[in-house]
Amino acid sequence: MVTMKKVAELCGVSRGTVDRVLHGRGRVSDETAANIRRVAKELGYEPNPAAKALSARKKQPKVAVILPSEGNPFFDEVIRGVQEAADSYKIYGLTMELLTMKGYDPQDELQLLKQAADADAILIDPIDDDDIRAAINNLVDVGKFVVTVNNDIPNCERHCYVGSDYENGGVTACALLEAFAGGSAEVGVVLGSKKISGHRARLEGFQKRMEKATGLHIAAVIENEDDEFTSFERTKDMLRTHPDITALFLIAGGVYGACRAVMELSPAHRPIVIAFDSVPSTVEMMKKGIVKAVLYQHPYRQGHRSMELAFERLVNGRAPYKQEYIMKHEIKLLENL
Amino acid sequence: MVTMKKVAELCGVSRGTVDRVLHGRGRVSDETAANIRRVAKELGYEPNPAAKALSARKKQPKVAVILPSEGNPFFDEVIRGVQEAADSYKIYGLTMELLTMKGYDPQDELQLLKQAADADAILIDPIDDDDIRAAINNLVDVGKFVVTVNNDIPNCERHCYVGSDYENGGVTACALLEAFAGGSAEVGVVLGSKKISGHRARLEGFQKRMEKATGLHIAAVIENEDDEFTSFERTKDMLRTHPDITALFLIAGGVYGACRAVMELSPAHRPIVIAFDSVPSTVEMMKKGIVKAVLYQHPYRQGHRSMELAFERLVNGRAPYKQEYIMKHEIKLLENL
DNA sequence: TTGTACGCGTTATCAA
DNA sequence: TTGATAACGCGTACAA
Repeated sequence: MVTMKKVAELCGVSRGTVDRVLHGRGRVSDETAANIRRVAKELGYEPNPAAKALSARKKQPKVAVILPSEGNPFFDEVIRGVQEAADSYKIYGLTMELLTMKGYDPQDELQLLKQAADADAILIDPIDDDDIRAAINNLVDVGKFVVTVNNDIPNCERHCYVGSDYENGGVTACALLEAFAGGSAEVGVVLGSKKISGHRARLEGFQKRMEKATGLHIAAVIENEDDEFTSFERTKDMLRTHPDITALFLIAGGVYGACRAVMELSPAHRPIVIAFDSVPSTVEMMKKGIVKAVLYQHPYRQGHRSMELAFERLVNGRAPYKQEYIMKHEIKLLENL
Repeated sequence: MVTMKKVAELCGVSRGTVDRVLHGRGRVSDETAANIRRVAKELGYEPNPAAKALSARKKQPKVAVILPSEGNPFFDEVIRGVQEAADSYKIYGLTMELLTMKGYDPQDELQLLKQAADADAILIDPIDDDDIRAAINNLVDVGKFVVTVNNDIPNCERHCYVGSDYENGGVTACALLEAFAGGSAEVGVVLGSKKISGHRARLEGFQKRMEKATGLHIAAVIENEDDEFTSFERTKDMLRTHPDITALFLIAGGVYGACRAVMELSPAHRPIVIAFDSVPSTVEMMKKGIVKAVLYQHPYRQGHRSMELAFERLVNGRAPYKQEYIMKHEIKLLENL
């Protein structure tokens, strides 16, 4: 194993000098610096994270986690993921601060970003908004480590994105529905809002895959604002207006409300329902046989992985290996929840 | 953060004494020992893994991995998992040795177990055999850390099992087939061997779930010895003998061979096929539309997790949190592979 | 029975 | 521009 000491010895300098070179702290003559870099590279020097961690304990690195999780059970598992990861890093002096909000108001999130100013890393489910984008870029510029979680926003300098591929979620949902419906179905689509890029992307993926699923046809698309009651009313309405609907594709929240609308139909006339995320109320609907399957985007792993990246960066000084950590959608039936 | 030093100070003793008590090395008076234990517990003392690792670097812990992986592509991902985990632990001085075999001869595996005698931990996919069981128990008795991977064997003193729930795999497969077949199907079952407990368990799970899937009926069950050609011949035979078969449930290997038999039928008469594990040849068959879906048992994570457990035990001295780490089966279509 | 001292590899501070 | 030295927390050999 190659240590700084070995590199130092081989170069005939002290460890301090090696440290300064390898961390670009300057104050080293160009020639010795060049030599040290060469030797370190040749020997394949890799800093020892354990030693790094030990030494970093005085630093007490802090991670802020910003989520629009209030009243949204999807995030429960994400939070469990970041929390458990953070707990296992406590011994390294790492602390975390969870900042939550209700709904999707950019101003609220900006407020939370301000509160996170003292953190060394920020994990955030960002609203796609120019102010948010600017705020994130600012944080990156002042040296913070920023990871977007569950949602990404374009043209933003975050270091990394951890989440699902929304379009692929739609593609997979379409393929699944095709199989479940035996090849042909009249589909009612319920989404939260066309303003939310993730919802749009899922619908686009669904439509894209529909080109190969010639037996499927979209009868109607409605928005439920991620609200259970709106979801109930509008789904009910849609089912009345389009009695030929044989399948329901629920793109986001409001699953329970939509299912209640389905349950008002006689069992023989109920459409097949597929949805995203196995939150408790959706699981209930699976048990009742209303929801046939869900697409699962590994919320726990999203949370855990993003905290892991912060840890690697802050404690071990390792940059993320990839720019995007995409979780595949999994198909869950009641049996393999 | 609570360190040994703090505990020592609070007890008015030296760190050495605390160490002896916490590691049960004896040579400490009962009263001071009791006091130290009490204080450590009250303060919630947790040893710092980084420091432990640093200090343990001289130890060079060694992990042996024993798999019947030769000629079986399923294990490629398992190996990638153990390998990548082991690589990330190299800096802690941990080394791994991969010992592989072809087929399921207990004598071969015993041979590998002998070769692993110098390792501190053994990760093994065990054959369900009395000699193997005895050998594992022996290793445990002499202080080795043993994890069974992918398969478990009963009445064995291994510390931990990492793998899937075979019965649940069968249950899930049945539910999936029911949905895909629109509620009714005449099912042909192809398994490797009834002698292999995992295969039996999957079939049992399938049959159990069939009690609720009244439209499904098993037309025939054949064994293919996990061999592609046998699989081809016998599946072809089964399809000829039972022309009413509308679905095929492939429990283990030999997927490609069975699919070739299916492809000899005209497209209109081909049964729906579901199988386990997304190995390359199976993915090919999914692309051709022969295999509709596979049940995926997270091979990479199985490998990674088991090495992680060895690391935690050998380097950090942490016993596994659970006795069994069960990976849920995931349903994969071509779209979310 | 108990305490002391060194080393693991890195970082940071202070002296030269 | 450099080198020496003290932490970080733990394990352990050795001294008392």
